[in-house]
Amino acid sequence: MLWGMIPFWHQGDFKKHGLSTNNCRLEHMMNSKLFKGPFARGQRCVVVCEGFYEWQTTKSAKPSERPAFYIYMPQKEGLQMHNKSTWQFDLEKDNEKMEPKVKLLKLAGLFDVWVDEKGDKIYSYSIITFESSKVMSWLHHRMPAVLETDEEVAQWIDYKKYSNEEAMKVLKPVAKLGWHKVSKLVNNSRQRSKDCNKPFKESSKGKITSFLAIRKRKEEQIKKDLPMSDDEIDEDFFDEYKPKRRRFSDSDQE
DNA sequence: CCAGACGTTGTT
DNA sequence: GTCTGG
DNA sequence: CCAGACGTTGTT
DNA sequence: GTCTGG
Repeated sequence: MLWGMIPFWHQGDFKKHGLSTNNCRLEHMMNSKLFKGPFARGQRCVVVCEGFYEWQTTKSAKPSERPAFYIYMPQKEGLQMHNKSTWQFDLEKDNEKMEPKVKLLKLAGLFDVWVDEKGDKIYSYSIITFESSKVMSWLHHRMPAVLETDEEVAQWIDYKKYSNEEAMKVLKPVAKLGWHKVSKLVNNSRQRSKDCNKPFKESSKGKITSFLAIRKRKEEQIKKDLPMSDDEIDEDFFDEYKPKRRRFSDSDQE
């Protein structure tokens, strides 16, 4: 499904729709021309994800200088969201269920189905947001609706069993979240590096300053599939990983 | 009635 | 400065 | 939100 | 599709 709900009545290329419908303000949902229909029809969905990024809005900082954070569900001691090798199955306890130890975020959303000229269905969704509780207000004034229990998930997604009114009751601020600061690597939305969610520390203490030394270390760690430690992450290093400039339109290619 | 919007993030 | 793509 | 584009002449 | 502004 695409992030950014495309209403079924949308005219023209769905790709031109943009991300303006990526979120649905809960305060507006019931009287919104865009969202009231999908909600009334029970088009509720759950967006399962490892985490999301948010920039801290500080009045002094320029937009590009705003600190970026990775946000996720609180995890057990020792489990690192940025290091999948710590997500292993607990074979003794969960052998039958085969559930990973990692807790994923489950965000409440609304979806719609758009049909193109060929009759192909395009599914897309919006994530519901509301004013931040103190869990997130230190970082940002809006936060997504997080579903915490299986019961809440069922109540949101099972539109046959639960009324719209009952579903609304699960939309409340999450009790607790996990988070850590990340580098500016994530500022470019075209970036696809797995390093986007690695912890970042600004302390220059023990920082490796030579780019070649950092790259060598990095290559070794990739080979061994080891995580980067905080002190080894350097913003200058990440500059090298920035994506290439895009081409213009196809007609400009020789 | 018809035309045009339908939304959010953010900012001051 | 302002708009688009992600 | 942030990053990056923002354009025309002409040619094959 | 449905609502608002003119």
